[in-house]
Amino acid sequence: MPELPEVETVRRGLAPSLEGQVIARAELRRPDLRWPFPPGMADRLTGARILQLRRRSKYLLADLDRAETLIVHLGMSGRMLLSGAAGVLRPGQFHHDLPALQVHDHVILHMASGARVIFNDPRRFGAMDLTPTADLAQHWLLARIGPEPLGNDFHAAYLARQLAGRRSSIKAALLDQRIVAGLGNIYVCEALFRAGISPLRAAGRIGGARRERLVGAIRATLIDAIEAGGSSLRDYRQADGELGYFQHTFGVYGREGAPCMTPDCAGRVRRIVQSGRSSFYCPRCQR
DNA sequence: CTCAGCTCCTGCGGGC
DNA sequence: TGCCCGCAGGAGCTGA
Repeated sequence: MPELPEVETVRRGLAPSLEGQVIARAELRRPDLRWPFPPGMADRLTGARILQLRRRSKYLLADLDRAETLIVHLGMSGRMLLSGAAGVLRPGQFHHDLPALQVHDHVILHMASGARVIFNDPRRFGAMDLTPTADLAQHWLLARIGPEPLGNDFHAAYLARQLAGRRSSIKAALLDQRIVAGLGNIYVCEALFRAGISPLRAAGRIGGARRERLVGAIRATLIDAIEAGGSSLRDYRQADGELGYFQHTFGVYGREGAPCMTPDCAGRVRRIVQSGRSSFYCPRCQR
């Protein structure tokens, strides 16, 4: 599922077709995703103009001209697909000639421009909510999320404070959205590989120099992934249906048994399970 | 507070 | 071919 780079890629793909545009009709094809939609969501969206499409952690935030913000989370399997927009139409395809809806197309935003944004999510771990823009930071889903890893508030001194005394693994700590926002299983594995730190290491037992290296590794991994349009495993796609290609760059994720990519390292990638989730790492160059 | 485990849901690939 | 099992990019909740 989408982690920060995938959500950022979706945001960038949707923004040109959504920002400044009016939602002519919001079509809810079921009453809920992970949680019930808020009361009157379809009516509250209908006729609203989207001022700006932002991202916070793995959430997409669409600020509306009615002082409300639409919060969208893609969960494990959520997608936002754009069709019927200028630039997305294939030759010979017209606005009235849109692809048929699929089984798990749960919400459709019909834009006044003729573009259509389809939220598709087979597993329905995704979520949508609408809240006053002024209260956004206090929203229960967003209030306790840590700093953006690509922002100024995420640095070695901050990480030192957060990890101090923690006995759980660094893998678990980096997956904890309260410590740092937006990382998921793939990018934690990849960042730890890049930093040469074992996912098993106790979070509170990483030295200062290595913590600095970790901050740099997290940033670099995310920047490279965004540059590549995210990772397309299984069915993740960008808003225009294109595939990201960062998965071809994975050092360890999904590479169990394969040789380590570090030059001159004779190690092989191992898969272990930590708090119910796969961790991939090279036992030889990650300590 | 911290931490591990469970839970929600569907789909896919591998082994028999 | 068909069935069963394990696994999947998240994260809130529970209980120790």
